Parts: sequence; structure tokens; C-alpha cells
Amino acid sequence: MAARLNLEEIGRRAGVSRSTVSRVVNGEPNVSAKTKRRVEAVIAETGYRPHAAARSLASRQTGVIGLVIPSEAGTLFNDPYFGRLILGASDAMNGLDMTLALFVFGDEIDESAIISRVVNPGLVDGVIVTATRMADPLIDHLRDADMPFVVIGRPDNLSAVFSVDADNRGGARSAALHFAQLGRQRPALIAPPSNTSAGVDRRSGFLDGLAEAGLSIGGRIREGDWTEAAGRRAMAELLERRPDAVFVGSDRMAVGALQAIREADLRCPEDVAVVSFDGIIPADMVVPRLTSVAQPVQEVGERAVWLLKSVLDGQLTSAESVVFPTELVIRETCGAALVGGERDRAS
Amino acid sequence: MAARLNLEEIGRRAGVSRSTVSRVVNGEPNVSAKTKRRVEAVIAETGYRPHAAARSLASRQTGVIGLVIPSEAGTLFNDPYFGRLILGASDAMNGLDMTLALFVFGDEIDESAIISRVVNPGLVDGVIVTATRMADPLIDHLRDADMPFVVIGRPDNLSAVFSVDADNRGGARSAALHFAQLGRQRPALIAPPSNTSAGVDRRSGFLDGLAEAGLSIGGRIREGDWTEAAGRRAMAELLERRPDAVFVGSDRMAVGALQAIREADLRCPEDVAVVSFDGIIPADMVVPRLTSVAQPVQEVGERAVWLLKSVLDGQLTSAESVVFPTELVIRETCGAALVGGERDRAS
DNA sequence: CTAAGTTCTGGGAGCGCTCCCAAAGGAGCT
DNA sequence: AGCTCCTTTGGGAGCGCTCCCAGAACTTAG
Repeated sequence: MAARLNLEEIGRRAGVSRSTVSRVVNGEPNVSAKTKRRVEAVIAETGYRPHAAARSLASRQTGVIGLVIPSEAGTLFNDPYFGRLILGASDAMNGLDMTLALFVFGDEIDESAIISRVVNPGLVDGVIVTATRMADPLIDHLRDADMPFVVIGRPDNLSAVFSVDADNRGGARSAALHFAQLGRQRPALIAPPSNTSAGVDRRSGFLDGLAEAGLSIGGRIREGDWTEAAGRRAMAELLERRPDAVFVGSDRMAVGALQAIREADLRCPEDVAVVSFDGIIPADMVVPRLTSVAQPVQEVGERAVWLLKSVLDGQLTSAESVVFPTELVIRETCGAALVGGERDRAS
Repeated sequence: MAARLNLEEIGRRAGVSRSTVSRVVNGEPNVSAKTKRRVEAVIAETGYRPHAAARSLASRQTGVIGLVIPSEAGTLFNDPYFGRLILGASDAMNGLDMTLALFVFGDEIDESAIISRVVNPGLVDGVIVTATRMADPLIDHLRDADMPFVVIGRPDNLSAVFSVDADNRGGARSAALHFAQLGRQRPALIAPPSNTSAGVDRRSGFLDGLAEAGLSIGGRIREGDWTEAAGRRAMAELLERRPDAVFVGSDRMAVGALQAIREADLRCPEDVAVVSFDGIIPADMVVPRLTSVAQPVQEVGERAVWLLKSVLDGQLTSAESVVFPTELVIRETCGAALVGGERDRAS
């Protein structure tokens, strides 16, 4: 007997038409105050809620944005980076009254399944792609399917792409200059994977900074896959070459790197100074406290959502790239305090 | 000219009806091999993808499950716990070819907006609720709206609820017994918030274990909000009361607690032994290595999805609770190695 | 060759909404 | 009162799919 609760039924009970109820629900103008009150009363009384799928079908937009995260072997996703990013994106979505769909894939099989799900019309309006690999196949698929998207990172396979990124090059460069300023002579680098734009940029930014300062890195370069274990391994290897200042491409790897320094019975920052990238690990978490190039991860996520939203609203025609500045946050591992307590803040 | 790509259009091009195309797309039987081949060829050629919203509307299910996470002031979400949980849930969803929608709310305003979005019909088929507070209002709303849900934790406001939880009591109890076995005399507790079921259970489990072992805790109890900072503060306070063994209710708080021990110029484990709960921080991350009651977070997330899926499929009628066992993983902070190198594994 | 059974195919109805146009109602002016 | 103009309301059409039943086509057996 209880008819299904839909616009028609609410209209029937309030003595108006489907259309009028729709107008009230969507807060459109041109509804008389009296009618509006009556309809709202019925809605409150019945607990009516509009049907999202029907809306999506009729209006051709879902109000859902997808966030795609690769998680190779599940390790990547443990990085606090993603928590922050999700938080930023999620905040922005809440503000826009939209919904966040999360797509995490662990391997190629997942990936292709997820791609085919993501590009389905009527599921998400657009997609934010993170941890973009160089020449990412995902991007080509999205483009083929005419699915609007924003990339977090610096995509390389096509120019006409909307993207949000932190200034990885500039941040890494400032780390190099900081080492030079502190008088370190034998810099080394633990770079993030070079199949990611962040890896490429942090590496080249650091090397540029060294060149600028007249320092040479010799063979003191290793690469790590973002994890603590990789940072530890890479630092253990590097220590054989007696570096006195190591730039580690992520906070997580830096935690492992510090561990390796301890295990080699060396002191940080006295023997080996460390600067990392991310600025995301709580300051108290590790001893000595980590000097790190901080990137505004949450803002990046937030901004990616806003950018995608403007794309969806058709407000943007030509590709746009947003780059957030980074900030070198000086704590203990860089050894700045050792050379006379100067307190630098480079950007 | 280019007609919209839908079932009808594919049918037209393949010389069959909408219904037949639908059968092919959904892999239903009773389609002749020849027809099937023809239709599949057209689909491949056109790049047709079914419209998710239309499907949802017609079939009355969306294939989307919502995961609701409160993130008070954004701090909570930084806990690696949620990364793991999401990863587990996400894996399970991929396996079921379903989509995960994430709802993170930071305050009451967000919360009510999110609740009203979540309970909308046609958006999600069901919801997984995490970090459940005692007497959680969210649960009442879901129930009112007839939205199927599974709770992670131990809900208390109603009995007929599907839930997945770790054995918080048992795990905490095993920590107490471990301290007793190692001959510690002055146990203390840094408990998680007592407005969560995990907080209540870890506290009572630890106290039960102490009672069993004939130990008394005196006034050596503090409460912390899951963060490193709270752990540090709580430990600093507790140290005035000279505890020799502290059970810390989460890994993150334990990291802060270890820091406080260092700052008080005390040694862990010699002066103060520490056992934490979660077993989620990478073993290398902290020195000395953390002894922790490990809970299988990823499995919890995975299982919650499966459980919700069976509920949605109507395979389960009466409420079901799944409890995962925990495991005390002995490393360095408990000081087990000090008393003769015994290597315990209690469950 | 026919009847009965099985497999395959087509299309009507409907999911609950938005979009849009037409018509009704009301206000303001001459 | 009559006209115009603006506000408010109603309902047809359609979004792309699933569900379901009826009928066509094909099998098999007698």
C-alpha cells in the first residue's frame, strides 16, 4: 500500500506536481513560499530522499569524483602521503557536496579491471590520478574514453593535461643549497623511483642545486621505492662511500636511512646530515628530528578537486598546471645547529 | 549523426535487440554463439561501455559500498590504521568488482551533511562504519533510513548489528600477562579514548589481565586521543609515578611515549617496558623496536566488505559478529630479552 | 511430418529523476 | 475592465538500463 517514495508520491501528498517538488528539493527559485512550505512539510514527514542514480541518469552527472591510487604490492599506500592527500580531497569534496570514490589497484590485473570500471559512464564525473608514472597508460585510457581528469604530478605523455604538483625541483634544489651553505662536501642522494615525475624532479632539482653550488656527487646516488626498508638499504650502501650529507627523497625512506646510520655507528647530523622530502612525518616521531622539504599535500589534494570541478563545469578550456611551493623546514638532522645555530628558511 | 552509444544503438548496429545486447554484456546464458560474437565485435569496435547510473536505477543496486571514517580535526586519519583498513576493503571490493566510496568527516557539520548524502538511495548499496563511537548517532541514522551496514568495532547501542572487530580485550589481556610473566611490578596504562569500543575493550582487557596476574595498577592510568603527542604527554605524566611497564593503546601513541621516556633520561626497556597495540608500524621505524599486540587490520577491512556483501545479497538474516584474534609480537620494548632471552608468543 | 519441448530473441513497462515548453495565475498599468 | 508581463505550475519526453513475458526459431522424438 505504501507507495514508493518518489517525487510523484510527494507531489501527490502535497497536492502539487512532480516538477514543483523537484524545484523545492533543488532549491530552485520561482516556487511560491506557501507551496514550498507545504512540500517541505511532506518531505520532512515522510523522510523522502532523492534517488541519486535517477538523478545521475537524467542530469548526466553523478556528483562523484574518482581518486585513483596505484599501490604496488600494497606498500605504497602505507605512506602517510596518501592519507593526507585523501583528507585534502575529501574536505574539498564535502565542501562541494560531492562524493569521493577510491580506486586502489595493486597490480596490472587490478589495474585493467579498475580502468574499465572507472571509464564507465555514469559512475564518476571525472578522475584524479595520483602517483602518476611516466608515460602512464591510465592517462591514455582516460583520454580515449573522454573522461575528464586531473593529474597529481607532472605528466609527460601529453601536454594538454590539467595537473597539480608540488615544486619538487625547487624543493630538492633548496636542500642542495642548504647542504652547501652548511659546508658539507660529499653530498649523496637517495632518489625516489625514476619512473615517477616526483622521482625525476627531486633528483634533477638536487643535482642542479649541487652544480650551482659547485659540489659534485660522484657515484653517491641510489634509488629507493619510497619504503623505510629501501631507505635503509640505500643508506647502508651509500655509507661505504663516506657521504657527509644525504638528501633522501621521502620522509619514509629517511626514517629507514636514519636507522642505517645508527646501525653503522655513525652520528646524524655530525657525521652524516640528512634532509628529506615531504615534511609529513610528525616532528616528534623520530630522533633526531627530521629536517625536511615540506610540500602542502593536503592543499594539493584539495586543489586537484577544485580544478577538476572547474573542468567539469566547463569553466576551463585550455590546460592548466598548478604548482605549489615547498618549504625547507629545518630541524635537527641537517646539522644547521652545529654551524653556529643559524636558522635558515629557504624556499 | 553519431547516435548515442547505448544498448539500443549497439543492437541496431549488430542487427539484434537491446535485450540481446544486454544479455551479452552481462554474460547471461541463452545467447547463441554466433549472435554473441557479432555483438561483441560491435562492442569492441565502438568502445561501448554500459551506463552505471542507468543500471543502478533499473536494477536497484549501485555496486558501490561506502566507508565512513570520522577524522576529528584531521588527526585521526593520519593513523596508518586507516590506510591498511582502506587497502583491505579496497582489495575485497576489486575482487567483487564493486566500487568504494569514501566518506571522511571532520566535524559535526560535515557529519550531518555526509549522513544525509550516505543515506540517499541510489548512491551506495551499503555502508561500513569505522571508528565507531559508543552510542554512535550515525548508526541510528543508517538504521532509520534502512541502509544496510556493517560496523567495524563493537557497537553498543543495538544488538542486532553486523560487525567485524579485532579481539581487543584478549590482546590487551595478553599484554598484561606478558608483563606479569616478565616480573614487572608497577604496570601502567595509556588507554585510547573511552568513547570508542576499542578504547573500552583495550582498557578492560588489560585491567582484567592484571587482576588475573595479581598485579594492581594504582592510579597509573591515562587516556590519549591516538596521536603521538597524546602518547608523549600521557607518558610524561605517568613517569612521575614510576611505572616499570606501560601498555600503550596504539602504535602511534607508543611512538610518542618512547620519546617521553627518552626525554626523561630513562631507558626502555630496562627502566620502563612498553607494549603497544596495533602492530602496524614498520618494525624498523622506531628504536628500540616496538613490541606490539598485532591486529590484522587489512583482513578486518576485507572481511567487513564480504560481510556487507552477504547482507546485501540477503544471505544473512540474523546479525553476525566476526572477531579476529590478535597476536603479541615480541620485539625489544617489552624487555623480554632482558630476562634470559625467552621468546614468547602468546595469543 | 507433426507435436512437444527447449533455446533464443524482441519489445513493453518501468526505475525516479531532469529538462523544457506550454499554460495558468497574479500583479501592475492604462 | 482589459492588456501586458512576469511568476508559478503541470506534464510530456527522455536518460539507458533491467525485468519479464510472449513469441519465434530450433531440436528432438514419435
